[in-house]
Amino acid sequence: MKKQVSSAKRSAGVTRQGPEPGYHHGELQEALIAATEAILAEQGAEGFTLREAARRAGVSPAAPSHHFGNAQGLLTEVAIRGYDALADALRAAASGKRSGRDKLHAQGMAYVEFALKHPGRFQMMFANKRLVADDARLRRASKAAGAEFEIIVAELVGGASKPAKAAAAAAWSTVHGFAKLALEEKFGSVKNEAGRREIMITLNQVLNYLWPADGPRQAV
Amino acid sequence: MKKQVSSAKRSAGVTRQGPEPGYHHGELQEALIAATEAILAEQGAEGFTLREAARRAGVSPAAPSHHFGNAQGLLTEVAIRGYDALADALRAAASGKRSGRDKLHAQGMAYVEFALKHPGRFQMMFANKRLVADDARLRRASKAAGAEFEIIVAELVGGASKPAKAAAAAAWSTVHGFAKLALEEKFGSVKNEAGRREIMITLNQVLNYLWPADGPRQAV
DNA sequence: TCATGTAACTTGACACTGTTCAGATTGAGC
DNA sequence: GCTCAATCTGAACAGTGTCAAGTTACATGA
Repeated sequence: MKKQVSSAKRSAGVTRQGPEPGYHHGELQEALIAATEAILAEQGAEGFTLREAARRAGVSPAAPSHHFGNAQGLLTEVAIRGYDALADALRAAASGKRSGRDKLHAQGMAYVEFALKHPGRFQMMFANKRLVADDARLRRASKAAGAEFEIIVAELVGGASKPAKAAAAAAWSTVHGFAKLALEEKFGSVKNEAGRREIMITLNQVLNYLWPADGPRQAV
Repeated sequence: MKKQVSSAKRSAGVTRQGPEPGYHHGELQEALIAATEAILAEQGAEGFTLREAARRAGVSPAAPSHHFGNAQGLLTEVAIRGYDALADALRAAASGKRSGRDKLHAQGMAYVEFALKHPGRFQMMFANKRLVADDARLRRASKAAGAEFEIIVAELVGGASKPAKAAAAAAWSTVHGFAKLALEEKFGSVKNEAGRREIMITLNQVLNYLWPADGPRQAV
């Protein structure tokens, strides 16, 4: 009886398509991650609660702790996957372009596009205090995403190590700051498609201003 | 008896130096704002709770609602003052310099210095979902701070309206993104003075790279 | 086939949180 | 001196994350 209620709840959640299990869920980690990503997509970073994630996965509030330790652990896992997805997007954006400047340009657009398309997840990825900040895998994933900029920028400034680092920091800072300010509506509404399109036009101007088309920028 | 306990609590809080009041606090708004800023300074944006602010001001958890409506209202007031302080800092930084490029450079440094000096308050200022995002005074204060960049950038690009806007967005985005990434420790530790100094050096390189000394950047 | 141990999950509790509301208290204006 | 609005308290409510202890399911080995 009780179990039926539990099963009913379970199938109403984010879900699995496998056979109805009994006491054991079977794929609880993945279900919780999926539930978390759904919450972040629907309600943003502030909307996430561990209990709601558990509810969607059809388990008790205490269940997640056995797999992720605590809420930070679950969010860390989600953030890691977010960084992986971001790195993929940056790589994909640059792959089609010829010049280093075009690659950087495309990367910048892809970065902000990612942030606008997954605002909740993006905000969470950079909410250090809600994650296990010193988790080795998280740090690696974050570094890998940042390194995508270094790779491209190295082409621009000629591969010199020190100036390249500063130039990569500049590129990352610019697009990250633009994305953050856009999400906080400093550049107008971001809730409708028209607003987002206008924001991307502004970003295009910003990138053209900082990395003009006429020849690559030299390091100082 | 009960009242003595209440008074003792009150004097242990963030405090007022006036005469011991009875039932009425007298300066509760200011006391709550001061308490909130103290919490943000000590514990960061995530550490704030309305109850803790009330505790420090020596009043019951329900008291703040009579002055600020809810927690968002109180935080909004704090954010407004934060934006005012930021605008002041940006203005002061630019005032001493000659060229437009030097002014912009100084503003950028001041922006990140502000963020590193008051991380909790800074993060809260840009946490739209924890504030009354459509509050008129908040929007005005935020816009005023952003306008400090436009004023300086207009000198650089020659005052042309449309390119100036993009250039101002570029400047704001860069320093804001740098500050955010620095606070999330993407550029190394920010907990000790040595780490912060190194970060400011990196910022200096970033600004020199994007706005080089040899002549003002032209609009596209 | 069956006992046993371990991993997965639930139950119930605890200390918090923000907010609401009725009622007590206060000070200012008439 | 009285009235009344502003101010604040106390108690309650629904919700949160986490923990210890109990329950269930499953694999392993005899």
